[in-house]
Amino acid sequence: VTKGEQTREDIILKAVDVFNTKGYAASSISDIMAATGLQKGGIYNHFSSKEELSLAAFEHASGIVGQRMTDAIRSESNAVAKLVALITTFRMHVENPPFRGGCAVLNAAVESDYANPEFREHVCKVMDELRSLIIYVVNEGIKRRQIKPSVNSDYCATVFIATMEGGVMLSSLYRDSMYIDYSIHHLTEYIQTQLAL
Amino acid sequence: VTKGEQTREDIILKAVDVFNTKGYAASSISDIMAATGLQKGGIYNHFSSKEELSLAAFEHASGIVGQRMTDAIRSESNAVAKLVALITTFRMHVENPPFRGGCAVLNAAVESDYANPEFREHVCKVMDELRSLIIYVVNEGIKRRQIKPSVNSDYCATVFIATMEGGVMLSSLYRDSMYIDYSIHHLTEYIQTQLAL
Amino acid sequence: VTKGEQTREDIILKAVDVFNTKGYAASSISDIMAATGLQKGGIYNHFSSKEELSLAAFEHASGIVGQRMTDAIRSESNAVAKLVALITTFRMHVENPPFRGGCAVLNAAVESDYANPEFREHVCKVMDELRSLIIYVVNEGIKRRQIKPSVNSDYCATVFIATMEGGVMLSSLYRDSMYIDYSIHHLTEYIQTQLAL
Amino acid sequence: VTKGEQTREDIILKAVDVFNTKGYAASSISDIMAATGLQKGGIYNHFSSKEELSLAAFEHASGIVGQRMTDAIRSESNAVAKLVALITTFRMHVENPPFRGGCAVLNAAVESDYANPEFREHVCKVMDELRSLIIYVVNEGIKRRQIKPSVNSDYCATVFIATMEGGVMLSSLYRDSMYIDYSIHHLTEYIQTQLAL
DNA sequence: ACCGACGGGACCTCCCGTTGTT
DNA sequence: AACAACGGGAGGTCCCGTCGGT
Repeated sequence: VTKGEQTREDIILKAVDVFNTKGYAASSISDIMAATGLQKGGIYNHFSSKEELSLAAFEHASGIVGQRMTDAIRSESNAVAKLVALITTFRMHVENPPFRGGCAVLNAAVESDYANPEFREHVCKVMDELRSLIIYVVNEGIKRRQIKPSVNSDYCATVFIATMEGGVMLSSLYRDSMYIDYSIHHLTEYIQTQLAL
Repeated sequence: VTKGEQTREDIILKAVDVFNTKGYAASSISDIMAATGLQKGGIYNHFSSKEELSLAAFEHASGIVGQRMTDAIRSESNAVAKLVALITTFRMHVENPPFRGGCAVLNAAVESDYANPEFREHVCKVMDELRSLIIYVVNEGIKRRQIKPSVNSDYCATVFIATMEGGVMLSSLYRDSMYIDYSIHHLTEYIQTQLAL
Repeated sequence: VTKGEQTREDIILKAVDVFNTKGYAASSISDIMAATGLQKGGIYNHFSSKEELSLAAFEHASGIVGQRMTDAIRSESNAVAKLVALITTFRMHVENPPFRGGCAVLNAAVESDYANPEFREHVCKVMDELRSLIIYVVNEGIKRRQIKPSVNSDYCATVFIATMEGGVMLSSLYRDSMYIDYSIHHLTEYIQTQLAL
Repeated sequence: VTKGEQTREDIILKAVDVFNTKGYAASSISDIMAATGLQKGGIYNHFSSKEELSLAAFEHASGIVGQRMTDAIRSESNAVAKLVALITTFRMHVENPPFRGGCAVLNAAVESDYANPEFREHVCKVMDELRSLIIYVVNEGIKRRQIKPSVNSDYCATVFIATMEGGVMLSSLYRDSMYIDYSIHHLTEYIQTQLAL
């Protein structure tokens, strides 16, 4: 690992916090300078534009979200348990966040949806991956007779992500983990009463 | 209605579109000038700062959201029907939006939560009102023996808003009303199976 | 004449000096600010970019060059005298310049030829006009039997402009009007011995 | 020849193209990096500043111009033929250029005349050498009774260089060798009718 | 009530040159 | 001898808000 790669990683780590807290448009390179302790020349040596840094920061942040979901799935063997574990990871964005500012995917989705087509493409790709994770777990659960065969996995993924991201939004807004907990509770009940065999 | 008041209203209407599409921080007064056809002096005659205009635009937009929910509630007499009607109003942010850019409350919540304390206060107040609407309907439904007495109205309001706003987020991101429809379907089933007496 | 138009004209006048002295690429908006006494906002209110200001300055400067040539032609009635008067106007770029920095057309031509295609187009157009002036005078002179009918007006225009601009270049470089005087003398002799009937 | 000297030569060769095409002020070290394939450190190892590199590039380019003129003179024995050959070398800046961007001496003269006193000094020195070449040929021709004794060699040098550089300017601007050809034709006629014995 | 003109500053980008390292 | 990393700052553009005029 060269020094440059180390610095690049460090910039990304700090940038994730800044961008996810203030928003991409509202964050300035000066903010990144202050967060990293580097001067402009030192930052632009690693990223050719604010946009490129934004994307790198988003990829990093969304990678963490996806990684935690993947880890949660792997920690359980039963599909129902996997789904519960998966949902629970969303609590971390409030209780034990890997970075400040709430869920990076939610933030990026809301900021880019009608404003930044290119960024939106990246968010769509990440959201597709998150949805795919849930869809996969549900389908595997159906195969293994752990989840009802009538369940629509696409529908499930939508309901899960919508409810969780909505809960994160409320808890981020109110600074109160009650909202995400309610969302988790609701989905957990839904899983056990409607999905589980 | 004087000409000045008319102009003020017109500015707000155009500003709602601009702010809700691009975001508050990313929108400039130049954008508002272009949208209204007014010069800077014409705008600052009615609003002392971009922040004041932002707030006025948000109040206007969130007022529409609240109004439609209130109207939906009034259109029905049974609490269960009220809840279903209320939920359905969220589809308008995708199918028949009163302004561009998705749900103004969601957008403002996500943009302000960790970035703009003052704005966040306003969003909290609006969100409180939306939640109060649902809480009121649920509590009234319990009183009138239309909804199970064991139901926690606060919990309900959270689940409803989280799921709906999450669905709006997904549909805004993907530009596909399927996601909000799935959310509506899920909550409708939830209402009928878990809440209704 | 509004105040804005007055300011715009003033900016152009000052910008002509700056650009023609330092070159377009080497001149900064700060230079224009210092020359005009205006701040950036005051300048960008009249020109949307440095490029637009550059073009306006060039058009103004080249307009003066063309105007003086046109005036010289009008001051004489005989074609031979017109040509001599026309050539003599080039001395002003050294002796009595309307702006600092030498001949604006020469400077712009040399700076833009292989570097700035769009600017080059404008310079070509101006150079075409200067050449057309000479061509016209020669052709009229032939018609009126003041100039030999065998003379190629296109060739003449080229030789005139090449020699004069080359002389201006040398005098500008050496800060010595001797060079432009030699060029004028050479062309005057050429006119009287080769062109005049 | 060490590797370092080889690299230095290579940098100069590439720099001549860049500087002569874009201009000295408008060219950046990044441009030189791109042209040479070297990093910044590799360039600053051989030149202490952009200015030093600019001068080295100019000296190299103007050396080629002077060399070709010297070669042309040597290729002929008669002074009149020397002058014709000398003039013809200017066509190479359009037809068969040793580097891109037109005549380096003309470009440097126009860019530096009122903007860069130090650079201007160097251009003056080079221009003096070019003029001296012509003056020498004319004076020798007078001695050897090949050129009229009444001819002013200083005047001749001015007319030659002015006309040729003006022609190069026009051909560079219009991307058409016609203009330099006209200039050559004019001077050739001038030599044969006015100078030759 | 609205326009036009301007100040002053923030922002992104790029640039020159230095230093440590290989 | 060359690269990689960085500092510090200039440059062009845009932005917010003010003020005089109309």
